[in-house]
Amino acid sequence: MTGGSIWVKMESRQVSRSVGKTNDVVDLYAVQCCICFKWSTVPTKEEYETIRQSFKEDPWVCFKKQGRSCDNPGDLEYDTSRMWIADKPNIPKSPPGFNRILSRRSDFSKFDVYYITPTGKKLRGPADVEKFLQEYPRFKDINPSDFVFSSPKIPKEMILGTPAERGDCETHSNKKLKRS
DNA sequence: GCCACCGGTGGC
DNA sequence: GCCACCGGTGGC
Repeated sequence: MTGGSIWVKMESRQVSRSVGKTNDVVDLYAVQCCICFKWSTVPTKEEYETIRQSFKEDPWVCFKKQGRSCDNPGDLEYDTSRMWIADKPNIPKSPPGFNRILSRRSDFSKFDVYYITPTGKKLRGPADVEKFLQEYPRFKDINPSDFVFSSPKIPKEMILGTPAERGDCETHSNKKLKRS
């Protein structure tokens, strides 16, 4: 199975952060079965990153979830009630204690990726990573390539707030999106 | 002074 | 043309 035909997806929603400000938080992780295209939720970010890191070689299938097969209904269906982001496959797991964050631009144009370190510092790119790993010898064994700053794309229908054209969906993910 | 946020651009 | 990366800065 080659990568790219099925994407790991995650969901975010807008929450009020302070007066006049909003921020997206990912509140649900989901993966799509490469056989039946149904969605399974993934309970934790940790587990999600584990699936994601080898998604191309080892795509998701329903029976990986205990007691589940493609004959069962999925956990949820894709819709525009929340924002779905097609994540990139095969991103290394965040090093222990580091937290990979997606920050959406207010114009919905793109996400910025950054990592929060165990010390609370924010790393915005490879230059920050290198500086940080040098500054703290206890992290010197961490491979800088474990930090990946490439950002997921925001699906067009999420920007416009309108249903995706079927052609778009198939172009991007080789599947049909079910809409209720 | 910090940092969240955005714009620009170099490399592909 | 895209996008990963980084510089700049406005608002606090």
